[in-house]
Amino acid sequence: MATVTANGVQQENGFSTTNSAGRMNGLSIGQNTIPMKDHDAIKLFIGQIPRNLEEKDLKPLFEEFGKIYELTVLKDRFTGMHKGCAFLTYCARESALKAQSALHEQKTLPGMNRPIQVKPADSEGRGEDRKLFVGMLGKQQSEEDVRRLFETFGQIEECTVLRGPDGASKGCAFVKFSSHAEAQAAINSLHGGQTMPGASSSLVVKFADTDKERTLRRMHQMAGQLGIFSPMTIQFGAYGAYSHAQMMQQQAALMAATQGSYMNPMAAIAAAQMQQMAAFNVNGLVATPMTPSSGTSTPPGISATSVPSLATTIGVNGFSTLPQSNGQATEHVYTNGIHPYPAQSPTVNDPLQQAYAGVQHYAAAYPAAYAPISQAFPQQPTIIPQQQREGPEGCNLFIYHLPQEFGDAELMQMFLPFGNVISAKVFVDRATNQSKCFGFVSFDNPSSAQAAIQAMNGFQIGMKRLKVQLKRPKDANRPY
DNA sequence: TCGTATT
Repeated sequence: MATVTANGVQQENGFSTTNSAGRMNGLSIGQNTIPMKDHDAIKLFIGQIPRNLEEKDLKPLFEEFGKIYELTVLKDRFTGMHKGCAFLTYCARESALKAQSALHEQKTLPGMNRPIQVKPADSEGRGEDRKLFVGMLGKQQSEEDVRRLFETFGQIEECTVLRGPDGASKGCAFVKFSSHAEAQAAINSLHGGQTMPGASSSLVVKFADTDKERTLRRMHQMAGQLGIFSPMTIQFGAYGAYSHAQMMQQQAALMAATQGSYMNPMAAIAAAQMQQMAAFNVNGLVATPMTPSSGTSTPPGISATSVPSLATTIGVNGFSTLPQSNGQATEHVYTNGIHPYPAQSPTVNDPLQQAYAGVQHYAAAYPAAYAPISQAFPQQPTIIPQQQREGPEGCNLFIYHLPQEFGDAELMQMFLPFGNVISAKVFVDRATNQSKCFGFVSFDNPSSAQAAIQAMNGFQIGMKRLKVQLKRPKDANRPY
């Protein structure tokens, strides 16, 4: 890689420079110094930065720990919106370590609720590029045995044999070298080369999974379980095109849909989508009466009589449950009441599968309505993922007891009917990618927020009831 | 259980 100098001459990196051991990082040519960084420099992630601070404002704070090689505030690539975080690379590795220990969680920038974050960026990896997974070890091989096997390839920083609760070896281990090259050398020499006593096949030596790979694997597993890769995903995207009135109907449907004791929340929304088709019916596309249910409780603020045609309880599988006069729900029909639909095989128990089956059925009946957005609304601009945004005071809701499966999109779906949702954010544990079951929804006006509280606070989904309240103002509990 | 943001 070459560096263009101040006078336009190209120079190879790395000559006539000093590094962290030296005094100065830079390539000096006459009066000009081209900033250079250590080869083992650490890129730091800086979090909890007020959004009104730019590079020039942040520079002084960080410069006291050393010369800065690069400092970049993260901006949304489309909107240019400040993301509240930055990347920082010092010329010297040592400066990064100093800054991290001096600043990380140590002070809170003005206007922030939480202390500043200063830690190696995700891109720096967690040593995974020099960490090996070793499989097909003998069950009796100890850490020491594994060390002996690998020590000829370099410096071992960490060596762990995986064991079950009883302490018995699982026949695999992690070995972390001090460099990627050492790890690679071990792979080249050891992988597949010998079979350990008691092992069923030859030794496996490979790089350990990265976090990303683990996450992807988890997502694939979950997607398989939840059936996420379905037309439903596309359909969610089409919502912007619906009228507010339609959404109100849809919402009423959603509420009716989720009143049952347990319902998979994804299926709840799926059911609501089907109810929405019923809403189309009401709007005159297809004239078909809805069948009202009896004795169904309704969410606070929504009376059954206000949405008579939609006051239908939907069962766990996306069928509507129609209590008969004897009070026993024994008959299932699809919720639009239009098309009789053959009962599913009893072996199909996944509610989502069944809900999707229903949607696909509709898709066949109304191809335009269920076409991917790019086909149905070719003029629509690309939907830009929304940054988390706060609305004005009184417009921001805190929602707790969300179903584990709810993501930003489902949260938004749930609150769209009450007004313009400018942001819907479910908090996710970054380590596990699991929802923390709470989130925020921001509207552009207080009455939408109030309507949402009225309708959705206490709303039962599964075994839990949503808690929907105004978000605490940022300055609450602050004396000054 | 109160805005988490990773080019």
